Amino acid sequence: MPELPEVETVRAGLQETVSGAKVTRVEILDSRSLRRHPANVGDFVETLTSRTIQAAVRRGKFLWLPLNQKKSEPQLALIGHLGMSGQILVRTPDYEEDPLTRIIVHLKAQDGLKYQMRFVDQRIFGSLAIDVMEDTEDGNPGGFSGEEIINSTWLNKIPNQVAHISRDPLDPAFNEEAILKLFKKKQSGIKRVLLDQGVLSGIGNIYADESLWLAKIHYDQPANSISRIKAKELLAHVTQVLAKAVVAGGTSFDEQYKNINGESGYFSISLNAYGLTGLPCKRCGRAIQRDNWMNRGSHFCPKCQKLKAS
DNA sequence: ATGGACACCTGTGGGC
DNA sequence: TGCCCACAGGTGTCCA
Repeated sequence: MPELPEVETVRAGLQETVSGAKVTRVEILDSRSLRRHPANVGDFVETLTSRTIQAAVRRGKFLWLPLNQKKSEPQLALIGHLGMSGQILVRTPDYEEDPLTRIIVHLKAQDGLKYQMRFVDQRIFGSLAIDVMEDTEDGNPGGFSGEEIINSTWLNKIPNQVAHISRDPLDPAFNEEAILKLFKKKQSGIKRVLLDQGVLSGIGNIYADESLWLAKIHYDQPANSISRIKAKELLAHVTQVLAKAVVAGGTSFDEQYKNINGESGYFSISLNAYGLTGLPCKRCGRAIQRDNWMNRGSHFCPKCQKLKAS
């Protein structure tokens, strides 16, 4: 999937184009893309139709569009997760069909112009859903939404199905101390911990491998065996890699990953480990190794990233 | 708690 | 050309 930077690119685009727009019609072309919706397809269509989108908010790899609230109803949001291959495209109605479109949300913007927000997804691991928002546990904003709307009151709420996702490193309320303490309690390998969205969110396989390469840590190094200094260094690399990729518009290094206009971003962040199996490590020259790990791949330099006895 | 397997899906590219 | 296998950036659940 898109990891945090790709999702943030989509969020920023949606904030710009669809906030304030009203839903005029909803087309479900493949109901499997509503997997995460708690009720049935009819409920999704009925609830969403005629609503106005308030903004675009994100936490980790989840994004959501708070909807206007009707009296005597809880605050609702349209939640999107892109899974491994999802895209959200905003098109004019006459724009050519996008292959693999699963859901079309027809919109009328405040200026009267019509748009279609198209949810495109090859593998259908992603989905749209509508869910209730609840107050955040700590009263801090529920997600990162860019400076422009960070003070809005509804940011003190988070959708139910995102509540178990921890804050990401780009969240203004991200608590580094709390993460360092959690590391000390975990004997799992550090990469497993980095990918645990309940510990900190937004990191996927690419940025985990890249951050660990930068910090020279083996993916299976028990989290609690890493010194505080070294762990802080790792988190700094994580934050920096994510932030750089956000600026670059996501690491869209193939056709799959696109912004809301369907453009693949320039791949201006060069990778050092991910997908570079067999190529020389840019630090020491040793061939990058790919291990089968957790039903996927882990890329690392066997010389720079040795497993240390603990 | 923790690690592993697997389910959910489609598409692409390499080897034979 | 076709066929089979490996592989793809995620998440959730069930089981030892």
